[in-house]
Amino acid sequence: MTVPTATPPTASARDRLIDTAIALFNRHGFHATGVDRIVAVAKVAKKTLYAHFPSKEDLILAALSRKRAAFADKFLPVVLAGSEDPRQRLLSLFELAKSWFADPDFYGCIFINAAVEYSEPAHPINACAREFKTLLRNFARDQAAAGGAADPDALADQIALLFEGATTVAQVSGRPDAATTAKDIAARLIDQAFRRQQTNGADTAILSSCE
Amino acid sequence: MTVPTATPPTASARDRLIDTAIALFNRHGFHATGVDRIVAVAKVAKKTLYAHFPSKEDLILAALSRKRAAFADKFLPVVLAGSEDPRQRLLSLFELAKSWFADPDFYGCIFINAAVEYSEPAHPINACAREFKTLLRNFARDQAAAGGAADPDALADQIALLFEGATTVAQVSGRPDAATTAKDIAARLIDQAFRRQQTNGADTAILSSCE
DNA sequence: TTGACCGGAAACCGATCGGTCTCCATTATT
DNA sequence: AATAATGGAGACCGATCGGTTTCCGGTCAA
Repeated sequence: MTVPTATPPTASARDRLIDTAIALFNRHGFHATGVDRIVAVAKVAKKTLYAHFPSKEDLILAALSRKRAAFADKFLPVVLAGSEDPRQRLLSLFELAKSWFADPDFYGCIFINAAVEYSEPAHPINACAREFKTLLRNFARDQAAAGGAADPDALADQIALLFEGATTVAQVSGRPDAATTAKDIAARLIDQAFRRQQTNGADTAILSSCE
Repeated sequence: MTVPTATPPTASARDRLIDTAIALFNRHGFHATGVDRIVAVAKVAKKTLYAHFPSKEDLILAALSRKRAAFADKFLPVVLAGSEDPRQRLLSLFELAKSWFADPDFYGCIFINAAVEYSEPAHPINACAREFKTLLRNFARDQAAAGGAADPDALADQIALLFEGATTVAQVSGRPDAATTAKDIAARLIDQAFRRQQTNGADTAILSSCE
């Protein structure tokens, strides 16, 4: 007799469902994307979808969870490996955002979009989106602290606000150059926040670090 | 014989429909708000709705149009009447945003939300949202020019980005204090942009104008 | 070869979607 | 008092929603 597998059927169908769902949710939104369309594009039987996910809401949460994992396990490590300098690390966020916004398949941040469509704070999807935003902010705070900012939390709030602003402007107004606008502002704020800690140091470092 | 009125039936039903639609769209979103719910809350017959608006999409456009009119005809004049100083006028945007975000009925900017749910640039609703965003930016540019900024367009882009960022952070992360964060950044950027034009003037003015 | 099991295709469910239509009470005009 | 126009309540339409179920072909072990 076969051992009853704890994980449902095959895993590739599940992966295909999540990937398809992410793409469709990004482009058309959550309410506007029906499960019929998802299974049709993913070439998966409806029964299989409900074998993996109890409901559409669980599929949405799984899609957001995968996006969050990709951000934490792939995106942030790349940023960390790119430079040792906290200032450069923070600025590279906006540099990467520039190419993100320019992608023809850019339809905004899926977490912002999720929070817009599920705006009740108590809703699991809204909570998931809100929780994700703390990831970026915590990263900014860590880098701000590493750079010696007097108030790392304040700088993190500023960086996060600039990032959200750039994303929203790029999406709503169709202006990918918002990434550059935000980066310029961020550079000034970082310099001001870091300068205070190194008043004894050379001011030339601030100029030379401008790319 | 009665004169055939150019405007359909009574106007109060139309007003109630638009006001109800704005409230429901703001709280629950566009796709999630059905016309049945709108007519039920507005206490209007479905037939009356379709006597005033050819389709739900037209009702959405009418709602957005009313919001835009309120912004241009009520909100901006108040800002203009509040002060003669371009700097204060720009900062008052964020001051007003603070109380906006603190409103328990705050569910984000309805134009951002509309652009999120109707993300195709060619869609009339998306175009309407995108067009609105130029109103705020043009206002900022006019004030930047009046204040003597070297590059009014650049400052306007910065102000607009900060405003969008504050709105998004307040909505997604539930942090009304984002208005203050954005205002502080805006104050610095305005000071820097305006200072260049008055290098011969007293630097004390920069300090004294900080509130 | 047989039989248990799996997943895909698709019918099916009640509910709701946007939109149309019928009926009737109210109202204003003649 | 009779008539015509209005707007409200709500039935009704086909389509689609999220979700369940049936059926059937293929796959694997016994």
